[in-house]
Parts: sequence; C-alpha cells; structure tokens
Amino acid sequence: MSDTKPRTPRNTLNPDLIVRTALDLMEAKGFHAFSLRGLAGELGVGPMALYTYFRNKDDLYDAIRDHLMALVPDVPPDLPWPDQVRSVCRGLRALMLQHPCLTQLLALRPLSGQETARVAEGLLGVLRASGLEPLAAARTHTTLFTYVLGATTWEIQMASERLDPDAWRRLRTSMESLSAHQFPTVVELAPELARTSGGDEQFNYGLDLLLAGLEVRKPS
Amino acid sequence: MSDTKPRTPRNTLNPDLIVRTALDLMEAKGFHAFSLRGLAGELGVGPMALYTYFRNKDDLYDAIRDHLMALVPDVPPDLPWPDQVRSVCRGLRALMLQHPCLTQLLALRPLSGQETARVAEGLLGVLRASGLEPLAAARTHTTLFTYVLGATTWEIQMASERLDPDAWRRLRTSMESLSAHQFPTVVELAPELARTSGGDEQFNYGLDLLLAGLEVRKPS
DNA sequence: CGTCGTACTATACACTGTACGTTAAGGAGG
DNA sequence: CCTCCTTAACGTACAGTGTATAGTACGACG
Repeated sequence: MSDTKPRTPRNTLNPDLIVRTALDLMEAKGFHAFSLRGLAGELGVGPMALYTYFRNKDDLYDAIRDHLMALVPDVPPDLPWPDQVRSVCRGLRALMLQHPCLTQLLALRPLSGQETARVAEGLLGVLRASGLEPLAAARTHTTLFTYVLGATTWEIQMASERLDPDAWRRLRTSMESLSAHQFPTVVELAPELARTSGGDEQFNYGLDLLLAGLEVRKPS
Repeated sequence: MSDTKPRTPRNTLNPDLIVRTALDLMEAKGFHAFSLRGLAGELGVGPMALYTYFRNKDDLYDAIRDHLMALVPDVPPDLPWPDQVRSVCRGLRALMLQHPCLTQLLALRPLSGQETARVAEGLLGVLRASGLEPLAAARTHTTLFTYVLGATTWEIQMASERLDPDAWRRLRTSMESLSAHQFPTVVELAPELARTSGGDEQFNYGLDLLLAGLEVRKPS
C-alpha cells in the first residue's frame, strides 16, 4: 500500500512550453492574478520546478516579453517611409491590444532581448533611410515608441475600466459631479473626451501629428 | 499586573496623514515594496486601522494619485499657447520624475478625481482657446497626455535600470552581443540610442514634434 | 551494473491583502 | 455623575505570494 505519488515524468518541461502556458494564463486571468504557483499547477508540477528554467519571476517576465515581441511584424518594403512607420507603430499597438499584459511587461522591466532589437532595427532603418541624421533617428525612434506605449497603456486601462460596471458607474458619476463652474471645458467636452479615450482614430491622430511634425522638420 | 497594552490614542489617524505617510514610504522603499502592513507600522497602528479610512489598497492608491496630481502647476497666463502647452506637459513630467510612483499609479488605475480634472481643464482650455474644434482639442489633449505618460514611464524605467549595476551590466553586454550583421542600424546607433533613453532634450524633442504637427494642421 | 548529474519534489519562511469579530475611548442624553 | 452608543483601533485568522534550502528518483553513460 505504499502510495507512491505519481511523479510527473522527467522531461515534460521546457522554457518554451512554460512561457506559452504562462502567457495563456496571464491572458485568461489577468496580469495581476498570474502567479508562479498557478502556472506550476497548470503545468502539473510543483512551483519550484520552474526555477530549473528561470532564475526568478522577473526572469520569466523577460522571456514572456521577448516571446511577444517576436510577433511584431516586419517592416513592409516598397512603401513610402511614413507609411512604413505607421505600419510598425500600428502593428505594435495591435499586438499590445491583443495581449494587454505586454504593456505592463514593458512598463515593468524595459528592454533587452533579441526580438526587441529586431523591432528597433526595423524602425530605425526606416528612419535612417528617410534621411534623418543618426541622433534625430534615435530621438524619433524613442519618441514613437514611447508614444505607442503611453497611448496603448492608457487605452487598455480605460477599456478595462469600462468592463467593470461598478468602476464605470463610479467614473460617470464622478464626471457628472464636476461642477460646470469649476471645470467648464471638461464638462463641455465630456462626450468628446469619452470618444478620445481609445480607438484607432485616436491613436492615428496622435501618430499622424508626430509624422506631420517630422515632415516639417525634414530638410528635404 | 494586568499588562494593559498601550492602545494608540483615538484620533491619531486621518486620511491626509495616511496618504502623506504612504507617499513617503513609496518614495523611500519603492512602489513594489510598499505594503499596507509597512504603512500601518510606520503610523504605529495595526494594519486593519487603515480600513476605517480606505475601502482597500486600490482606494488608497487613488487617494495618493489625486494627492500628487494636486501638485501639477496651473497653466501660466499671458504666453503664446504652444508655450502654455509646453509648460503643462513639462510640469507633469517633472512631477512624475520627482515622484516616480505616479506613473505606476496612473498606469494601474487611470482616472477620476478632482485634481486630474483640474489639470485636464487647464490643458483643454488652452487648446480650445488656440482655435481647435472640440473634438480636435479632446484628441490633442489625450495625445499629449499619453505621450507624457509613455515617455516618462520609459525614462524612469531606464533610469532605474541604470541604478542597478547588475542590470546595467547585463544590458550593456546584451547590447554588445547583438551581431552587427543582424542588427546593423541598432549597433551603429547604440551611442545615440543610449543618449535618447531619457533627459529633457529627448522629452522636448517629441513634444515639439507634436506641437509642430499641430501647427501644420491648424487652419490659421 | 553502478554512478552521477539533473529534473523535479517537499518543506519552510517571511511576507502579502483583507474578512471577521472584539474592545475600549469619547461624546451625548438623562 | 452615570449610562449608552457610535466608532476608531485591535487581534486573530485565512488563503495566498515568491523563493531558499535540502532531498529524491529518474535517465543516460561508462
């Protein structure tokens, strides 16, 4: 009757499987609810088994982030450079919307990684080819990237707020309780502000603003 | 010998004291290390005492965020509108740099709050007065705000990375290990990219790009 | 067949947020 | 003055977290 517990067979785990399962879990339960114990449970394994493949939770985060960045599409060739920039930025945003945890992973521990470099290479190449000097290309690259990050972070945040009916109601009432005397413009533009809290149009508006500014600055 | 434990006197706590102490703790120990138990200890009080004033930790976060947003300076009058926009955006960024937890508070639970409305009112007023239509003003406001949020989040992240010598070394080596064959532009522009990972110049570059784009679009 | 490295497990520690029930301080009314 | 009632702060408990440390059994190799 020696109740030998069924040890999980020996080579069931590998980094890629862990990362993919972790990503699934994050998207199913949300970034905050994700835990190493939950992940281990999903894999049918003790929590400490994960430490064979990742030094700690942050290390796993990095791997997940790189796994996601690999999904950013390459720059499409044979297009005018502003359209190439638009394409990359929209692709990055689309990926962030599809995997909301990506914004949090980027905001939590920023960079490094082969795939991040690949994305940077594509955008930087376009900017250099468009005639920008090295420093201007780098500045523009960082500007574009941080705009996408901020805009999409905000958009996801607002969308998740809308999903929680309680939070959404509290937000509406707090908006409506703002006295039109104290904050006339906010109250007057409330419907417009609601429309600009996300969506393709809002994102493209800001992106085109940056591109328009860029063309003004260009010597050509 | 009844060892009556010295109960803390009755009205030592109040929301403002809690928020200020919490903010101090966050800045001293970092956003992640902040805990209700630590805060209660600092106040000389049991953890549950805080629940008299805040429904939960998120509620406290909201209060801290509003407390910080109150420190964003008002719009300076008697300036050309682009300079007014610059002033507000720079003021917001300066506050975020001074209190790095603000970016995380904004990214975690977005809006509502009297002080957030005050800041929005100032910026929206400037944009409307500059001649922008209601929808364009709202779009521009969101664009500017999300740019500041993204740029400053990134900047803080990179700065904190630089402070941790281990992470910084790992970053440098991973950068240098990128093959110049695979990522020629990234390798070539490495010094420029390092320079654009933060700082006033980088922030102002992106901000001026947005403003330049805005002037192109204006009918005047 | 014996040995060894390694993939996994077990246990334990110091934490976390917070639900629940209790206690005592302080002001109000008789 | 005494009593009552509201309420601020307490204590205990629970379910959960990441991870350090030590142990165990399996698979491959000599």
